Amino acid sequence: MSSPREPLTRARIVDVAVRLIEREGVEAVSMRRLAAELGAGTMSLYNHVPNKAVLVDLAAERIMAQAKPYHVDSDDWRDHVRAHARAVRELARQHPRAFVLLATRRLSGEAGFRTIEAALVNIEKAGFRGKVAVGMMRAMVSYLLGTLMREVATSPELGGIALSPFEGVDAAAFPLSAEVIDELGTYDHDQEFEFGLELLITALERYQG
Amino acid sequence: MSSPREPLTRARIVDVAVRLIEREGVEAVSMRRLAAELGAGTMSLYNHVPNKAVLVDLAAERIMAQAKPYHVDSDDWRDHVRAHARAVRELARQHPRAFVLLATRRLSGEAGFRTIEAALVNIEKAGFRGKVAVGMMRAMVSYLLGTLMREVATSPELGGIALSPFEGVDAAAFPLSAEVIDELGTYDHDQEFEFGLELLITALERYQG
DNA sequence: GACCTCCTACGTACGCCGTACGTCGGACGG
DNA sequence: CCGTCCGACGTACGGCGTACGTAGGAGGTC
Repeated sequence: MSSPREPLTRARIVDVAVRLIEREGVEAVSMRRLAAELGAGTMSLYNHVPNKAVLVDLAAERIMAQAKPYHVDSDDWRDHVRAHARAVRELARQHPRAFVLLATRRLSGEAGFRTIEAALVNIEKAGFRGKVAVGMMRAMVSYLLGTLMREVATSPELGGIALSPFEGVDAAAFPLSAEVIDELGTYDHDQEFEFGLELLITALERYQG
Repeated sequence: MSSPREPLTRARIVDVAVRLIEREGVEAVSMRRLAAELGAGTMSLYNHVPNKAVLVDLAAERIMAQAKPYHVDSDDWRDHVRAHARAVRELARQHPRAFVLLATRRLSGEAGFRTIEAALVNIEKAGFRGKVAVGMMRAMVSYLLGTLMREVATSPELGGIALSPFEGVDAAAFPLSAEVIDELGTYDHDQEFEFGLELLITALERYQG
């Protein structure tokens, strides 16, 4: 394993936790297992972390901090909004198991703030400030959170929110659904994401007080 | 408690599970506790349910089935979309602890389908069908899922995704955020929900192929 | 060097958890 | 009356988070 006499550190513990979360999901994290992976005794962890909940919070924060600022060459605010949204999506796709964790936790720290500021900057370029801008930013966040939950938490083994196969439902009772049943059963996440994104951009474009 | 000799049933078990989830959240559910609440032996539950995961799934389904069809008096598709969205929100607010559960699980069964069909009907009234309609419906679902996650999972004891207080961040580095710092720290969920909803309705209104 | 203080690593133990497995008792058909 | 079957339940195992106590070494003081 790792060198036998590296001293235990909060940083080292969080590190291993993050890796474990990304590999096997939050539910695989246990104090005993982390300790084993660190070659340490279970209770030694408690010298550096008050309890498991805090440890998971720290891991979530660390993951969030990995978000890199996007950049794009364009003067059009729409391109910035697109690039920003895609960057968030990229983060979610790179850490699917961690995303569910982040999504159910209060953002905090600089990393979350960078994202917010970036969104506000883009919305300002679109011509909005203040309260309205905050509302728009939040609508955007909601959409992102929602699609990404759907996209990333959809694989069966992660548990997800997609429609499951339609066995047992009376198709005749749902004529419109029946009409698009193939569409409902398949997912093109790229395209869906972009579609919703353009919808929202349109909404911002056309917004009037 | 309940009458001492009522026979154990899958229905009765799921029922108690649902009530427990709504009262104290999924994490409060344990086989031992359910059994105790039913006045039965722990292992007796396994005669009716293969394991805990399935039991929780069943509970989620049962909760979903409680969704009532909305109704509204109007010929304007916008009013139907609004009413539908508000009905979903109402469900989420009535079962905040259960919502997080539903949000991370595959929908299935008729209940989920009724919601989808209703959404498709409304979108058809707006003049869209087929693939585009499905895309719009999904964007709508994503927005709803996202806002409601933010709204309902935001109370500290449930864990949430709101911004936490801004201690420790360099306000000067985030000028736009600083400008609207009060706005960022407060939430008017009613108004935010409606704002995002109108944004999306606008987007549908103005959509062109 | 001798001693004291303090910090960290760690072992043990308690009360939870999900559930595999075996038993027992009563209902029911012959 | 007997055999079969099924639902209820007790026991037990391996895992969990963590309270608590201890032990050993590092650093400071005389």
